[in-house]
Amino acid sequence: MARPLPFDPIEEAGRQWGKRWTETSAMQAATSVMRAQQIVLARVDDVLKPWSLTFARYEVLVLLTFSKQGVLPLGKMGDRLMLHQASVTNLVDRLEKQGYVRRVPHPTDRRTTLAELTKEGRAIIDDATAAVVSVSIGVAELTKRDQQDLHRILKKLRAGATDFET
Amino acid sequence: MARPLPFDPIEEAGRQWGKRWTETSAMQAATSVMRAQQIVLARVDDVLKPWSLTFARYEVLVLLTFSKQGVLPLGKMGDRLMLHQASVTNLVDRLEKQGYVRRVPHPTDRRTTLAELTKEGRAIIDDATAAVVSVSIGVAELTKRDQQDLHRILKKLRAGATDFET
DNA sequence: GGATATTACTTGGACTTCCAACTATCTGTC
DNA sequence: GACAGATAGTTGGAAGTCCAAGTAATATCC
Repeated sequence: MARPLPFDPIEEAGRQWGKRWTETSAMQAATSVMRAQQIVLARVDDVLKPWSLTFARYEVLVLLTFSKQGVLPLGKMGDRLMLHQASVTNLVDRLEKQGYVRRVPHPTDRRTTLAELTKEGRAIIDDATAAVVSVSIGVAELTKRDQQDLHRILKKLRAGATDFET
Repeated sequence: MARPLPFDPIEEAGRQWGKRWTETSAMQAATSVMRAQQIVLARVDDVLKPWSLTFARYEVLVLLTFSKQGVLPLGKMGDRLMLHQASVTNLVDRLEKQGYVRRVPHPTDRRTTLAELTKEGRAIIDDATAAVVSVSIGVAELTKRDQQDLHRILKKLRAGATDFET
């Protein structure tokens, strides 16, 4: 990361793009999404450092918190977080090494592995969440109205990506 | 990636989140951005496969195209693309191996390295861009109005992240 | 009941991104 | 002019993401 530019690079890219090609607003929308993700990620990762967590691993813990027992099959977590199985394996590996999560065999289906929140994992969630909330989950510049508009617009995008049935 | 869920996971996450914590709409906005980025990236990467390009490397080529001579210092590219220097080094390494770009010494400042578009690189840009445009840069579900709203809202976010001077 | 298909997870490899440390080169000041 | 500080790029390492291939176990179908 460097010093701020004297102009908005995405605005400038739109100007240049438009000279040769079409779909300029789509290009700017797409590029904005890419950059916004980078910003949100950096901000949330930053406030999670006290727990040596990242946004990705934090999301896993939060998801486990949502289930009554704090236990979920890895596959289901991948579905909910929209991550590849391999990514879930990776995240659970790290969380297990950190002691926030434990792998447990499924009682009846021996193919599936369950991730279970440990006492340590459960203990930090509220504090970590307080930190994440304190930076408005990385979108502090947006009004509630903006946040809702963003959610609404991106939902259209997600709906078209087999994320969920409409 | 798996089968679509019977419900929107971000909507469901909002429901659960709201039971314990605040800033639910911020959480949903942030999560939507994360997921949207994943979708856009996958779509664009996919159509760029015929040229063995990724969105990241494609952006480098496009940026070079924007400059008259097809030549830019690596540092400037990092500023424009909002990438770490190390990331630019990595991308240029790969593009150079692919023959789309060449490293050239700066005429007067021996610290800086220039990336120059090769004939091959210049030759493929329009076709690659046609492919990228054909999927509306990954945001096909959005109307032009949606795309503009998205750009407008995310610009607020970016402005707060030292991306550019306001 | 047994062969086939499906599902669940892990492993290894590719790619991108960042940070921190390092080298080389320029700039500015005394 | 020399030395301190800034700037440009590279390297090595950590993280996350994906895909493809592999193993194990369950389901399905005749």
